[in-house]
Amino acid sequence: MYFIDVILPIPLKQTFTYSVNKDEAAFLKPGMRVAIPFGKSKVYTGIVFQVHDLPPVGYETKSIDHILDETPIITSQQLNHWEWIAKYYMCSLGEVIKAALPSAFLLESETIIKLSSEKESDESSLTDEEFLVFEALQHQSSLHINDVRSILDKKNVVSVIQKLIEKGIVTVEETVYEQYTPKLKRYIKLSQQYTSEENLRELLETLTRAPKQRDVLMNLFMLNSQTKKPISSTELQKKSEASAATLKSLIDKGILEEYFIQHDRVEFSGEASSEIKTLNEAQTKAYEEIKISFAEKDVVLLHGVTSSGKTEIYVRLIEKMIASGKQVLYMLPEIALTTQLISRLQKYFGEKISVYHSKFSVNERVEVWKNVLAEKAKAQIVIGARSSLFLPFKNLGFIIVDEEHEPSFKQYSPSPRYNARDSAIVLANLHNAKLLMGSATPSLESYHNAKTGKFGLVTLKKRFGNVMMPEIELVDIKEKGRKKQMTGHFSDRLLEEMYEVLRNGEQIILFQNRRGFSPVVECTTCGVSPQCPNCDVSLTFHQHKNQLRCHYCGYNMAMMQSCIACGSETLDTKGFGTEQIETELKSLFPNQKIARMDQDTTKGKHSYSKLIDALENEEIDILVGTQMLAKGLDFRNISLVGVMNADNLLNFPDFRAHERSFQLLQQVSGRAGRTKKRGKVLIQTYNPYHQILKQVSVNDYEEMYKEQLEERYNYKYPPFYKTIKIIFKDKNLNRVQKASTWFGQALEMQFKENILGPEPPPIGRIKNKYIINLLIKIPKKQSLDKTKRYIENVQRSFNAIKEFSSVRVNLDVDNY
DNA sequence: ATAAGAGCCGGG
DNA sequence: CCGGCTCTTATC
Repeated sequence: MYFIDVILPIPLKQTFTYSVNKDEAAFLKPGMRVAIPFGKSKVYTGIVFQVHDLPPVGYETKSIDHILDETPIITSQQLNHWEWIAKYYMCSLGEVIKAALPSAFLLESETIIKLSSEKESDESSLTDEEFLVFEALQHQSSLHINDVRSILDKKNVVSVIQKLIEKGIVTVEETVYEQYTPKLKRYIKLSQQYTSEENLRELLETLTRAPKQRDVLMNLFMLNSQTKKPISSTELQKKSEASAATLKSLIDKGILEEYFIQHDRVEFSGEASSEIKTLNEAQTKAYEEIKISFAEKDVVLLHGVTSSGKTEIYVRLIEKMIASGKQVLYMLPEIALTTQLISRLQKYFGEKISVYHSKFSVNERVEVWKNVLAEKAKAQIVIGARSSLFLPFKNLGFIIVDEEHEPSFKQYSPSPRYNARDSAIVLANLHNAKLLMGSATPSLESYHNAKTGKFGLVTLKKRFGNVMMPEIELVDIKEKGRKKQMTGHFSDRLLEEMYEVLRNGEQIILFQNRRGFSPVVECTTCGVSPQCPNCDVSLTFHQHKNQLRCHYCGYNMAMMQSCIACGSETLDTKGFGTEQIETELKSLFPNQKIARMDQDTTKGKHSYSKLIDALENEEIDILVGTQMLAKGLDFRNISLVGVMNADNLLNFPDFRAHERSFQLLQQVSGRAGRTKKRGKVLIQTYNPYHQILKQVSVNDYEEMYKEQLEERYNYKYPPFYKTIKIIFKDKNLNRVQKASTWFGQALEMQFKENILGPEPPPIGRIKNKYIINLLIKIPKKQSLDKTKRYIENVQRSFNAIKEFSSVRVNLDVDNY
């Protein structure tokens, strides 16, 4: 007897053992997929973890349904890496697998309902609901469970189906679909029998009365003589201006033959056109320093100010690496926002580049996966978001983590709550590869690691082409308000500068870190503002749809005319977002072209790049936007950046608020003045004496680092302490409070004062679940492993308590 | 996760 | 009293 241990994509920290026969045991390797029965009726996709011959004790094994792969789709290195992630981030290997594999690889069975063929059905005995299902099956051959749910408009349909089975009306079966379908392209060639000249002449004669068809043939010959490549049906059709019908009749007559070739969906068309730019002096120096640093360190941090030309240095390093035949991974935050960068790299490396991120369709992702696994040349360089970390590299030589400080490298929910930057270091280690982090404003952790010698450090202080850093001016809007120098949210200083810039025909970016028109609606009579029924937040007002929305659960309602509480019609909108700025702009600058960039205006697949193009072509004079503006935009003609209000960044309740504010403001400022002329940045604030704002205005990263590091030290935060957050959720407030208190006390026995909380987060209820957090601070000298084991032990005891069984507990390691 | 089984409220 | 809903439990 042989057995396999299988990992399932579910949050259970165990493998499941199935029996296989001798042949299967010989064929199966770790990393292959198998379809296996699980539970009473489901079929899941599992990953083979190991093959062995030790019969498990205590239960009967089931045998597998079938094998899904010829060869492993996951390498052993990947499995090692994923095990590390599962262990470090305290989740199951199954959860990692679920996040790592393109969903097309993980098939699940679906219940299909069909009409029973056996006997004449007796409709008279059916209830109304049963009849509805029966009737639906008259029109289509099969139904999904979900179809039945929508037909009957209720959740629990199992009983109805059960009855129908009993009555012999329907049968059910479990089917697994292969989700990945290769894209096939149709090609046309001349039938074998007409290849001889004689037959051909004969053929053309018979076609004298079908000039269209003859024409198609002539065009095919012509194309054939021009190129050795196969002729696609679309090409032929276009060339001969024939209809699909003409083509079809030729095929039907057996004169032409069609055949299909599998095509990759993601294909870069075009050549590597650009020569790699020569580096300037500063870049060359940095490049050399990186090389020297790599000789002794595996990780190097490149700290280069905005538009100092970091990309060119990356390109150099990539070029060198691919010349030695190794694979390269280039990780970016939010890849959808970096189209400019991707096309730049494509110009250098052409078809050696594959792009991989979650906005891709499942089919596209499977293709990239397979190409990387097969070490195809076209996937030698992968540009991707955090999930590209999971690709099946076999020969990885170099990883770049660009914009290393970006919070989007960390996944918050669902589990695995991994940090892609940190996990990439482990990945590089497994492959003996080098890793380069780049940022204009490194995260404190990384900079600290570099300063203390764990990473190498290379700095690049000059902007490319000796463009000057922008001039940054702080505007005190408290004072401006008092002196009545504010027009809406615009200070006279900002307006002055804007007029000046517009007069010169240059462009302006305005940054407002909130979307929507106005976050809160308030009744000026009774002070009540409408709340989300499911979450502890005020609903936000969206002007263009005239509705109120909850950002957390998606709840929405039409904007009311009068106050729900007191009935008076004195509703006022408080706070401000991009939409309101846009409205104000339109009345202040009626003749300028104004656009807005935020989550609402960039929902569509191409809306983002359309905005970028419009900005690039100078079809936009003033662009208002959120965080998005800070990322990777690169324009020549923007000479003014305005930050509408820096305070809502600074006052965010998080230990990293100051660091983040510095980074964001610095990045936004970097958008100004990328040409010879010096750019200008105006930051409006109520608190111009704030340390962070001062540091931003004089561009002093070092000072910010020193000061923040001291605070981190004093308040026991990273990088001096590691933190693990435990999140409790339950429908019942009393129960979460009790549960978290219990858990907190159990931890305090061991960790004393290093337990913070339990305490509710700023938003204490989301989707009708109450939330309480506990934070564990772990000093450097305390073993992280032992700490985690202790937490797991506490959790085990916790789970044994009946009262707390409904409470969800989530663990978030390095929750920053 | 997820679905089947166990235990508890409203209409006939 | 039964069907339908929440809660519980096991999944190789």
